[in-house]
Amino acid sequence: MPRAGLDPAAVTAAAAGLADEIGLANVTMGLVAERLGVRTPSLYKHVTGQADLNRRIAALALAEVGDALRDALQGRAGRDALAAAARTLRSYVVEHPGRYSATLPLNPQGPDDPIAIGGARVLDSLAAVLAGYDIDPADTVHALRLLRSLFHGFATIEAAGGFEMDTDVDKSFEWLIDFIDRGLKT
Amino acid sequence: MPRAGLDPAAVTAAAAGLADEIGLANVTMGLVAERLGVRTPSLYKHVTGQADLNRRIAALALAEVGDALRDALQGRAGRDALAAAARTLRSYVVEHPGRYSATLPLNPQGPDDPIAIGGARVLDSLAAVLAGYDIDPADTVHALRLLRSLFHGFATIEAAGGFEMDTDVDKSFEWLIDFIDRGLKT
DNA sequence: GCTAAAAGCTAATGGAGTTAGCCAGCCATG
DNA sequence: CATGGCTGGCTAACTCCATTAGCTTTTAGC
Repeated sequence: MPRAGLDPAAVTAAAAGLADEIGLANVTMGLVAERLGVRTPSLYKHVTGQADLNRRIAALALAEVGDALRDALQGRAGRDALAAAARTLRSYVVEHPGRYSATLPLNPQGPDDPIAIGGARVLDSLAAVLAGYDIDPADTVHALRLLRSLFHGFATIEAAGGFEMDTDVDKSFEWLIDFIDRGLKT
Repeated sequence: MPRAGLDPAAVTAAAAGLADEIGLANVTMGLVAERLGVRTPSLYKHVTGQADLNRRIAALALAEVGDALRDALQGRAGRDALAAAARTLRSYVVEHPGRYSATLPLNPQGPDDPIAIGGARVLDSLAAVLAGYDIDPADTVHALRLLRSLFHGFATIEAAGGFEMDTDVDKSFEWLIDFIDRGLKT
């Protein structure tokens, strides 16, 4: 019998994929193991347990979001950057709802925790968006929290299927970007 | 032996209280039963299972939020109403993070589902807030989604301890209300 | 090839949700 | 006041899942 050749990253990736498909809450160690062609206890050679696995999924999601944001913001500023960041975040959450939901608990265990690092990278990108506007430095943190709250809330509700279908969600989203853009300009 | 005299509402209330104290994810049927002075299987005479219990908690939370909003908005309009609604929602979530988090899955099973009714009442209150502004009717739904996304996102992140403490969260919150108020006025 | 660490496995434990079936308290009726 | 049924609570039992212990075998480096 050859070995499966797993490592923490492979286990995390499998779990994250599963989470996107069936929801994070339905991800069991058994299903992850099955997907990897391995027996359940073998996972514990790479991950200390389910809590650890969830944290790794969160770190993965934050890193991916951070990368996507960095790419999307290349060479953009002002309204363009705002729109790009918003759309990037939204589509990431819609495509990867399971792994994104792993980021909600949000308890980094120190400055070197991958979760803290990933979160900081995301915030840096949002801060870069704000740099394109003329904002009183004292208000930057507030504006940052505005963007974070709004994007997170919108994406979470949409991923949960929370918007009734009567009116186009895409339209609302674009309207929203415009609303923020106008507000930040004054 | 006298009977405990339980009913679905009592079980739901106990579970909701527990959720606020230890987090929804940590609420087990055993703990709920213990709090009610009853053995675990007895709960199933009042609730069909954990899924049902979670839905009841969600319905309870939405009803409570709806009531709180209705009270808070009495006699207020415009910026006053906006601020009142925002503060009411925020403090509800901070005080009852467990039961509020039960509302996230958001899958009403029909128009007569208590979850749907409670959600509609909350949205009605937010719509009442918007009525105090001069908004193009075609944009009302967008503005509604703005408020919902922003308040939900802010409250969720705050309840999860997601804002770093350097800058005062209360200040950010008031700034946010102001930002929305100004934007809705134009 | 040889050895030791690492990776996988089987077996076993314990906790949580749930179901089945028993029994007693409560309520309405006679 | 007796009684018969319903209902709510209990014990026992089952399943599924996370986790641990301890064994075995691959594999990397000498």
